[in-house]
Amino acid sequence: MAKVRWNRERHRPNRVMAFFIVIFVYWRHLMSNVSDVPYIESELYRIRHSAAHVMAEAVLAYFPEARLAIGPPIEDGFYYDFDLGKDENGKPITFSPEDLDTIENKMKELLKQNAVFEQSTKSVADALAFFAGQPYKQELIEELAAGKVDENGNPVSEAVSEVGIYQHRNFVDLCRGPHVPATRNIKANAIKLLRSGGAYWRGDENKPQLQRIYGTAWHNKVELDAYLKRLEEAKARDHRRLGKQLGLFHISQLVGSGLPLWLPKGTVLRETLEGFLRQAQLERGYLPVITPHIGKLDLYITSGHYPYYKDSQYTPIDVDDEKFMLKPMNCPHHIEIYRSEARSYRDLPLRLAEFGTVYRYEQSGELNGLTRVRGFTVDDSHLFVAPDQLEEEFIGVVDLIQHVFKTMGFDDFRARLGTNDPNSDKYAGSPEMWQKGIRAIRHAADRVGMAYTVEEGEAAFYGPKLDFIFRDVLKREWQLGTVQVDFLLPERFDLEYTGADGQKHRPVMIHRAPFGSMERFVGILIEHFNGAFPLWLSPVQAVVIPITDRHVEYAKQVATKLRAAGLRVEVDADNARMNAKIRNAQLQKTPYMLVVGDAEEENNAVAVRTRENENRGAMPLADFITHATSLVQTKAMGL
RNA sequence: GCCGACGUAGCUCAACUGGCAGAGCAAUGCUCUUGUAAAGCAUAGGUUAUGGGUUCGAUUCCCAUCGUCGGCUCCA
Repeated sequence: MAKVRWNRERHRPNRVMAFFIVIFVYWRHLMSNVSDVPYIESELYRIRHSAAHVMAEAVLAYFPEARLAIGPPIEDGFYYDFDLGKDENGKPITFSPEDLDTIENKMKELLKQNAVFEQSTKSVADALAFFAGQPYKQELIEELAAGKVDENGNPVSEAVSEVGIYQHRNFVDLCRGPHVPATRNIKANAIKLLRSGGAYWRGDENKPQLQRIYGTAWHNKVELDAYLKRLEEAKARDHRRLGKQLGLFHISQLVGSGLPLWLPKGTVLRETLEGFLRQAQLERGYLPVITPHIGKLDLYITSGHYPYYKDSQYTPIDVDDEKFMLKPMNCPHHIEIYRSEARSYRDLPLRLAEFGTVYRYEQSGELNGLTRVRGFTVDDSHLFVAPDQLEEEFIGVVDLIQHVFKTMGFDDFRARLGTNDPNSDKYAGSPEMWQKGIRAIRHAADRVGMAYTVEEGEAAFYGPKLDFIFRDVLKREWQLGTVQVDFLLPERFDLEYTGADGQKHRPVMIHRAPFGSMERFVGILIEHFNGAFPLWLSPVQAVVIPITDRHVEYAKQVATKLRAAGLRVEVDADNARMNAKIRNAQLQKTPYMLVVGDAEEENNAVAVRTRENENRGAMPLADFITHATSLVQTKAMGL
């Protein structure tokens, strides 16, 4: 199933892949009324697969020495990987942007000459001989013959003796199809090459780096144009762009990459979110704690973080004769709070919560605005529970996360159970622990009737987890909230409590974060709402606009009253015309513009305009305050 | 980290093959006192990311470093 195959990519917070997802899902939505065939069986899939072949044919016209790797259809298009060899200096030959234009034009020319896609098979031996000089194809054939993995790295059920071949004109490729009948089934004006870039053979950074070209292909030009327009729209709501325009955050080169500075407006937004969660946690019996940003290296050696994640932690800091780490996680610190006194079963469940800032080394090429940073704040909590409380507490956390998501207006989300990969050494603890954790999560999810998918290899190193994956208005998926069950750290730190029986018992830990990280969450919020946040989250909820200088005094009085009612207000007293002030407020996506002139001043009123271009006319100030404060209180989405 | 593109005023962008670095917006000052998406005039703003090199002369060509963007890889 295509759905499964692309799953890994779906969860990467990667912009371009996200775009692929957008279109794929949008397309499926469009087509859902027409037919329910899976993507892999659809005509669009065949068009894209065939377009990849034609692209390879076009590349060979200009780079006859190119060696072909793989060229599959993907969510909204296709790609093909090539090894173009090296130049005289020994540097890999790459595609220039001009090359893409040339190749695209060649493709269009080739598409117009109608060529039939013909399928055949070759024995493994014949195929190896035929693809002599194509080492990547040979490797694929050998792996198929050995019954290992197919071209997408998926396990093959059994060894094959024959491989599929597709040919059109002189272009022959190892391929199991399916394809469109002939090149005329691909419209030349419905394809476009989008970008090129390096890509490791088989996705392995220890293997050669190939040159990948991404393209997109659709049934017709209308669909292509709609897709390109969608890409533009997504670009316009990029949180990095909006963050700058709306004055939410700034990344200074002098402070450092991946270390965002929160500007006043961004801080108001973030603190509002934090305040909301603090309140929700207070109601659920969480206890606040605060811990420092560094801790001794030994702490992380004890916890096991250091050996497992050495590569993504900063080098220890030498202080006197000891080494300290910038904390990569909050749990060890919270564990030390648990251990600060003798615990009894009466203390449990103990729910310690902190907006804890952590630092992780991310490779420079991975940084991205607020969604991928090197220092970020987790809305963290660790629940220390007795084994028989585990399920109940887990359900409580799931309930909290659902509450948070629903309040944000996030209706479209799903859950994913991440389990360990038994073949990987990435995971600590005994198989029994893992089974116990997974069983507890499944049981809890079943009890609350929560559907989830299971993905092997998506667990934390210390235990299985349930992730909440949110789909934004552009239908992109983001992993946000997470709940993790942990039997390991309590053991590593030898945690215990005295039970009613007077004996020592070991607690279980639950790690959880509804937002995930404040940085990423705000980044996603910006894009989801396109910067037009619900009133309760808007950094500036209303701007008072005096029509002339003589109305500034009244405008200030209005602002004072609004502030007294708890609203965030600005007065635009600039020497500018009202129209310009309205325009500015619109561009800042300020929810309400309150225009005040002679008429309003006389009647103690404000003329209400919304960012939705709705002019509601004059209204008594008291009425506006009642209206706005009630919307804030209920965290309403509308204005 | 790897491959590629790029880095000019606070922001968005110009400057043909090397020949005195420019515009709009924003900022500041003045005039206008305005009724629902941009009033007018003026002023100021730059070691063209940083450091080397080639050249009579470098924003432009070359090298290195840093950073941004797009891919890849990674992501507790």
